[in-house]
Amino acid sequence: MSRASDRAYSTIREMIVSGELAPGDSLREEALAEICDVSRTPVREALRRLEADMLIHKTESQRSYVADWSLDDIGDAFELRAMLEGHAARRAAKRIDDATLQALRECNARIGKAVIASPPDVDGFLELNREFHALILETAESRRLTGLLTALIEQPVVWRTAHHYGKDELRRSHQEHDELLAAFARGDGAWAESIMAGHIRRAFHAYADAHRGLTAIHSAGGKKQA
Amino acid sequence: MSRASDRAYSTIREMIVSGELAPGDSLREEALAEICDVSRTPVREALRRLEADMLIHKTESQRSYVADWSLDDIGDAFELRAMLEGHAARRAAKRIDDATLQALRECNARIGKAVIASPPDVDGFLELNREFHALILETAESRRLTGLLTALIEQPVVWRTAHHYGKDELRRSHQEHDELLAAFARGDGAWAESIMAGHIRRAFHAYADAHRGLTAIHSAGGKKQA
DNA sequence: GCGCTTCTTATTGTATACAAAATTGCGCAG
DNA sequence: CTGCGCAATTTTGTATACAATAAGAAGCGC
Repeated sequence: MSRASDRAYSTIREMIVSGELAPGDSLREEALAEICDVSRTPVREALRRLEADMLIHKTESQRSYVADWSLDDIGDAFELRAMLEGHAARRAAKRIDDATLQALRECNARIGKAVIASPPDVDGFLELNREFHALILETAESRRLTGLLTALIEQPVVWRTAHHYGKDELRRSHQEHDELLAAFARGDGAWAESIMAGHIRRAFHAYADAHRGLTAIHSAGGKKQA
Repeated sequence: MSRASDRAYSTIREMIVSGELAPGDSLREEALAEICDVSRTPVREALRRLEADMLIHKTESQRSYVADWSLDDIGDAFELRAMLEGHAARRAAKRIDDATLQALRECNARIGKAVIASPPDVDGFLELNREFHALILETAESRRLTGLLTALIEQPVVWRTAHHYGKDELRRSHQEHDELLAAFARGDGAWAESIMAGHIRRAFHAYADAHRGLTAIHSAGGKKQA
């Protein structure tokens, strides 16, 4: 993390995720280099990584822009996530040991605490939720699956909109994690897969509803739909 | 493709896929730069891309080595491919139009020709097969799915071992494509998904059988395996 | 002789300078 | 006024030089 290219990556990434850089904004290497206080070389490496993450997009003439996400694209990403995380849960159910199961239980207990707080600790929830899913992914023991999923998990939209989660959705999420733990305890891969897939799909619809609400407000004028 | 970094990427990639660089071999940037007749800068970009493809592997001290593939890893990759290509087939079945269907039919007809030739035109088969699957993937209309799959499709092992395909396996493959076309013609996504998943899994077992045969032979003499 | 430290060397990371390519803006002809 | 084409400027791609860091080798004490 102390390396310049890592700093550049984190910095630019954060600017995109936070919305400081809006979808469609152009990314000029020199400008980014100055912002990150490094030279263009590490910036270029960072841009490569961000492109692989699909957070940015290069035109045919090699200029970089912040990727814009249609609702379709987002639905797409969630669909893939549901499938892949479901697969991860199935594999994890077959491989999990007692120590890991216990760790997951503790993690979800802390999620429960974040959820029942008033007001709910959404940031804490997000961090713990991330930890919970990461642990399952690790237990699935598939380097390739991990590689594919990390690209999908780190989505700007998700993080921005998760803050719109209501108390009900947070509790529901916590509850689904518990069901997942039950499936793990029994080593029932198919069950775990079903729950996980549903868990992700629910998250998508929660997002889509919030999004529709937002765009309904914004789009009094009109929509850029193709 | 005329860019130096693309040349470096193709060159190094080809060396790995062909086996000229064996799993575990170290990749020194300067040496590669000389081989590719470019400077280290584009080589570094190429290495990044190859790392994303999981064809190479970086140690904690940032040195690069050709990735070695255990049979488990390969099975893993095929499993993910089966799932994702199955998903692609399902989506494609819902979206396909007559022109694309016709194009797929013609492609598979040419595959048929390559298969019945004696000796079978394996290189032609591979290229057409790639085209066939690419067309389906395109029809699935999911940029993210495309992104995830391209990483999985371009595997060195697959290409090296496909040459071991017997006439039966080639014919079987051609036949499965025909079934897929039937599913597409009826817009039956679930059917298409089943066939595609089976198609990929069959390919894996064909590989695994060949691999077991090969390692049995090799391990009699003794290999430089670490 | 063995283990530790330190110095040397090899390799990667970063910065900068230069080359190539592309976009933009201007000028000019129609 | 519009469309085309050229040139000026901006932006990206590549090469090279230098700095930082990790591996390897030699020296030293025990």
